[in-house]
Amino acid sequence: MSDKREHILNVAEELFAEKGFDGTSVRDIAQQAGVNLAMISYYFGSKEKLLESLIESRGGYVYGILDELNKDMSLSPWDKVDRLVDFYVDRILNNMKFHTIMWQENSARSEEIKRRTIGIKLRNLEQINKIIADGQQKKLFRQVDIPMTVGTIMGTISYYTQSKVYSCTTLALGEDINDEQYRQRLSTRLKAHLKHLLRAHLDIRNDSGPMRDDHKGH
Amino acid sequence: MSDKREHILNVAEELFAEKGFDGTSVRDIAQQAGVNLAMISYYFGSKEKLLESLIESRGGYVYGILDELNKDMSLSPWDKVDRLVDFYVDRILNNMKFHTIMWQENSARSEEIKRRTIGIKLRNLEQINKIIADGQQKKLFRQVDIPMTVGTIMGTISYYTQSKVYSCTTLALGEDINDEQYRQRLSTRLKAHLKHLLRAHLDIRNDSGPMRDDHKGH
DNA sequence: GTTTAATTCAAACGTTTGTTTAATTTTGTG
DNA sequence: CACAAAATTAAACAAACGTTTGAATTAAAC
Repeated sequence: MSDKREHILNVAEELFAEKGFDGTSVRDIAQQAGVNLAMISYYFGSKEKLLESLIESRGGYVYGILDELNKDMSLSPWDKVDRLVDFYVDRILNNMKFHTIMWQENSARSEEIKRRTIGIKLRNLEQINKIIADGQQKKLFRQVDIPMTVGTIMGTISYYTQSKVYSCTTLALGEDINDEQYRQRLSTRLKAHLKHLLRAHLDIRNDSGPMRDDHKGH
Repeated sequence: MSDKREHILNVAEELFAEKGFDGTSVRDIAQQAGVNLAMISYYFGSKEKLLESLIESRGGYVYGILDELNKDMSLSPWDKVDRLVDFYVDRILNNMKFHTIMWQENSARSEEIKRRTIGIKLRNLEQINKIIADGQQKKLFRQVDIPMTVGTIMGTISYYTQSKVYSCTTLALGEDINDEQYRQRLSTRLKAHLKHLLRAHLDIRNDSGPMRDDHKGH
């Protein structure tokens, strides 16, 4: 793949994440990338196909990692959950821009793009499903709602990658922190929270039936 | 407030949620609302101010509810957490369109709009913060990371309101379910999951220090 | 060195965008 | 009814949009 083509993809990723697909013009991309306007049609065919190329080139990576993690027989389900959290927090925080696109471009006009993003998400979900189901089968994890648990992991991370201003304010990270410090502190905080949360949520020893009557009343 | 003005707001809410702010043209809104194109500028001044009006008119409601819940001295912290979950799931699922806008228009060009949406979120966060801090002070809740816990609640709900197709597939709700059934089943599932999750996460009796060494190794 | 293909470019294409205009109709008031 | 204010309209505005064109330039192949 050509250097220039890849460069355009990187610039487009940045701009789409920052201003949205519709909010980014082909002229914006061309100017920011330092290439002629017509080159985008020349390389990708159209603006929409550019986005498809972007999703295709970035989306395949995660599945491979999860698949590898799953196949590693030397790790306990608890280890895998911890590594899963580490991986996803790092992955999303280091690819915040692409993740923002995947997240918000459900509302893209193209059905083809919707289809692809959902397809990628479903494939990845399947891998996480295996990890938790394995822990349940080994009587380490409770019979939790697996897809909902995955939603909690992804949702929590996503929630804190939507707006730097909001995150910095609520997490008291300081207003004018630089991007690297921001990512570092957010990463630490997210990993610790999610690991605690999942331990409490999954641990079979915390199981005391679907309802706890001693919580009712006061 | 005029009927027609309110009608335009409702139509705009629908279209913005469905196709995004940039993806929706003023002509789209005018046609769908059955009003003349110029009426939008006449009533709201501009497309951007229309969005500001929309956020303003919808955003104030939640704070009032949370404030009321907080002031109710007859409820225990556990009761309040349960009611919080019920309220937020219902609120977001019944206003999915507006919520989608609030969620994705962080990337709106206008700084004014960003400022307002973050302001609304911060005000609401403060109320939830009070509920959990109260439970901690009464020695019912562990010393969890409160903003992160709020992020988990909001993030989990948001994760499952981004795409109906994805939700229906992963949650096995059936592909061609109608919107009312979809909302109903998603609501039940989300509430049950979040309540279980928060019980395990918050309950002080599950506390065994920040790390559990017995989970390490295999 | 010549020929062929791939790349780059400025310019222009036809649409669509948000907004404004100025004329017209409707509404409310004395 | 008369008059002023408010509401509504079709038409037009300039600007921005994604895409295409055809000539100019560079690179590759023989």
